[in-house]
Amino acid sequence: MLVPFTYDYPRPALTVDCVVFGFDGDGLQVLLIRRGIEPHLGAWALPGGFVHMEETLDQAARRELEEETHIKDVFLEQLFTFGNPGRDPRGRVVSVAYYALVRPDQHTATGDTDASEAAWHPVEKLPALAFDHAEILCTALDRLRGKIRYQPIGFELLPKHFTLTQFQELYEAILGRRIDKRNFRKKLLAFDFLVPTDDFTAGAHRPARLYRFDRRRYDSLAHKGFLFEL
Amino acid sequence: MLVPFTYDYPRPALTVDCVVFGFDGDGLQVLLIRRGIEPHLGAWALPGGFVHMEETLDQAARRELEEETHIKDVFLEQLFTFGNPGRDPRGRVVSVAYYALVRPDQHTATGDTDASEAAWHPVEKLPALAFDHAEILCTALDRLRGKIRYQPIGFELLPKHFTLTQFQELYEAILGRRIDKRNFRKKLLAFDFLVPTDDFTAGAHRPARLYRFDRRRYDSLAHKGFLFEL
DNA sequence: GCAAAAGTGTTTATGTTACACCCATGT
DNA sequence: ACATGGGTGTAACATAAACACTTTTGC
Repeated sequence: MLVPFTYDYPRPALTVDCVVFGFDGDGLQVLLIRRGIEPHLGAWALPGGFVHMEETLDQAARRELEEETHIKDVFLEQLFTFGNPGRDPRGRVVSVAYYALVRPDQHTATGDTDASEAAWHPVEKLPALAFDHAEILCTALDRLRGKIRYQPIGFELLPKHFTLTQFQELYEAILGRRIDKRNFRKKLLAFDFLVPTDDFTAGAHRPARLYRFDRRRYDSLAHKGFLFEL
Repeated sequence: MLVPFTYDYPRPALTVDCVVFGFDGDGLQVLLIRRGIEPHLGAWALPGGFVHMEETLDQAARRELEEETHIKDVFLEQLFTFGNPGRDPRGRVVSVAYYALVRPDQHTATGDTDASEAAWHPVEKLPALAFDHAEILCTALDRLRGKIRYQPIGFELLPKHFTLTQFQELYEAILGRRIDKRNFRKKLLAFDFLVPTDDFTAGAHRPARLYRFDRRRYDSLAHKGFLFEL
């Protein structure tokens, strides 16, 4: 049923912006694009764009992410909505920000050439960003640091099969501090939602066992009122 | 600097909605208003309304809250943005939801008469709500339950001066379980940001000491990397 | 003096921290 | 054989949980 709309005042434009996190075994990275249009032409910015009338906000975020970075099928979650007048010189633009976590094998090839449109940047060494995107990125980082401690989202930044050392290095990179190896493993394995596979890493040294995250098991544990916390 | 706008496609309408929590010593309550216009005329709904072009989202939420419920100067925090097409029969309306915590002395007189526009409802016994407001309310409740455990926001639901028993009853009401009195007090006072006043409750039984929350002290402790958790 | 809520410590169990050595592999 | 990262247990310490009685007031 369509009811006539009694409100026909000017409306803000509505966009979505995505903070895309990646982890390459070294440090936490963020995917930025170079703007191809004014305003802020040539500046680094978060991927994002305008919300279409017939799509959900989540759909808009996923669509823009794929259009601008060719990344799809990733963990994506709404972060916060930024709507200060003046955040966009074109006029009133309200942006629903999202953050995404992508596995290494889902990373786009960046090439690191000047011609590339999207490129990974270490969070420790970010360029100046367009609009209020630096603020959005900070908010996303805070959220990630907070959330990773009590929700099993770290797995979204690792390959499907990973070593416990990789997992620990991820936590060290995000939380920004060293963690004791034995205590970390003890606690992690005690949760009982990491299952060892029969595969091992190859390489120069002793092979490390590969584990995978058993989401089904986690969900059933979480449902029984168990608390994950690292 | 104003840059010409290259995007002139249709825009969603943008609203704010507020989930207003109150605590009266018995149970957790939510403030609802009866809709005076279509759609959902006469139904219970969250206070809220359209965002103006020159105000921030926070300002819009505070303005609507005061216009519709005469409540102001309260704790208010952005919750989540709801934007599914179809959530409003009038067309595409995206709503930035907020939640507010109000102290008993800031409560509006509800009167509980049929003529009243706004009324408190216990969260355990809510009426049917307009739009997707039931979903918004659930999201707010989840957030409150989560956040109250590691942020000192409970004080926003109590008078400036309160007894430890009141504080405990608040936690029991929100978390939905009984808490051991001695352990609760021991832990709470050990944090050292509750300061005893010289006042006591009067009444039929042994008077209880009144405490107040020392925000300055909390902030300085929190800044030194201390963690509040109950 | 009795009913009702306020206030208070100790013991036990559980979880967290600190810490050092042997193992398996490639070169 | 050596360099490198993988893998493992225990003891000290700190935090959380369980638990019951005395105090103060109004009536």
